[in-house]
Amino acid sequence: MKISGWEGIRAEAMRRIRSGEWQAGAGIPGEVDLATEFGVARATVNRALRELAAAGVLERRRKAGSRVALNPVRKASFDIPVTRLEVEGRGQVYSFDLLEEAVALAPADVARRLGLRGKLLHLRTLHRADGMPFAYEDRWLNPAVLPDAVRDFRVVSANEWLVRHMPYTEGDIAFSACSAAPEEAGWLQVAPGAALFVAERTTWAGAVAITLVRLAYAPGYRVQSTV
Amino acid sequence: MKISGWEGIRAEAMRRIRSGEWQAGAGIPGEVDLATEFGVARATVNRALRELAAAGVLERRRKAGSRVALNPVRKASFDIPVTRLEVEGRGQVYSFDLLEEAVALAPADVARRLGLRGKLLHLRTLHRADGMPFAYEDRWLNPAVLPDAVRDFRVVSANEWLVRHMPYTEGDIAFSACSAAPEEAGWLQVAPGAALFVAERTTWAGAVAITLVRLAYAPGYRVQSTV
DNA sequence: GAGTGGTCTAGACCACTGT
DNA sequence: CAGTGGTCTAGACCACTCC
Repeated sequence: MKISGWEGIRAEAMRRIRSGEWQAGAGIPGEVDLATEFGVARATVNRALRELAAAGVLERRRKAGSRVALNPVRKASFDIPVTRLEVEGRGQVYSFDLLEEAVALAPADVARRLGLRGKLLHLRTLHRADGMPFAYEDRWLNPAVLPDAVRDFRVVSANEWLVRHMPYTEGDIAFSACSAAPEEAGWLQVAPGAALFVAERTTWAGAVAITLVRLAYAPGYRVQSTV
Repeated sequence: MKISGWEGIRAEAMRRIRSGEWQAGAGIPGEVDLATEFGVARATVNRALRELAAAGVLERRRKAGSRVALNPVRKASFDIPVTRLEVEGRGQVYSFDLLEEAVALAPADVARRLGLRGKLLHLRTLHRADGMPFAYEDRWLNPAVLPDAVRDFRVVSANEWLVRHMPYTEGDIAFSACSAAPEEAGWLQVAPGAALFVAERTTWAGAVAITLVRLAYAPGYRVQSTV
């Protein structure tokens, strides 16, 4: 096995960590030493070690040097696609029903989490895969961010409209499990109380809240990733 | 707002994308042009654009140039800590009970997913936070990877032992929701059929399977991340 | 204060891929 | 074949932080 390029150096570093040559919690040689050892420029070593630090394998501090992380925190990265693509990615046909489109006072917790007062646009949508219920979506939208003309989400789902017209916003996402409320259960065609996988997202464009959405998935849904 | 350093260039690129100056699906100027425009070296532009590509915002191909991604796939990154640290991170006291430690024939699906035949070590553990049930763990371990001496997981949980002694393995993880089976329900002190958040992991060291673990969390558990 | 990582530069060659 | 991104180099300065 030849060591060349920053990926080679990253691989060699991983080998040394796994083999115990570099002990967890202990320091490793500095970038200059490693560059000399591998016969490369320091920038190349830097690139390799920086990637390992981003992955949580190394902890790096100026002056203190690099250490093998003592409490390895594995980072799992998930792709969060648009629901339509998620369905189509399984080779199924996507469709959706707009169940409700209303302007209403948001519940207190929704208003608080979005930092908004007054009336919001409330959308409830059923996403389908091959005609079968796939996910039940409950969404609150800040009407201030919508052009008045585009308040008809019967043709393009809100999900998709937002991705197209307000791309690359910030936000957070949380996964949890929840017992199906009677209404959800009806739309998803499961027994009330069934275990549902739930994803909740809030979305921001800078300081202005855009949307809060709760997606309850039909049974069998999994979010998967390699670590 | 001054544009300097690769982070400044990344921010400026994001601004142009959000403002529509760089249209989704359309190409953006090449690295050389941008370097000239911003008055920096090409490597600096490269660093900025490379990070955006890693985040799924740009698609880059040699010769074809860089494009704003047409179907923005948001990537969410989650930290997967050891259960003990997860509990302690909430300011609670961690403890665990080893419910079962046995050598047994693995069910067919477990054996298949690990690619192993014969008897495996089977551990069932209840993780507690402040004495209350936190998560119920069902784990199958490849005995071949364990030193004979260390098959007592009553003192150190298997979870933790593996992280300490077999660090930085590969694997995959999946999240889903599941109705509590009677036994799980008993240990977690919930009603049978309650909705549980479930994480399943398989772990490998190269081609050799190490462990398959299923963690069912007590109600209220959430996995959270910023996007 | 001094040592380490973080970043930048100017230049170069290479790898891939569209034409 | 030619244009673009991917990577590497040798050197430099800076920022942070431990001593």
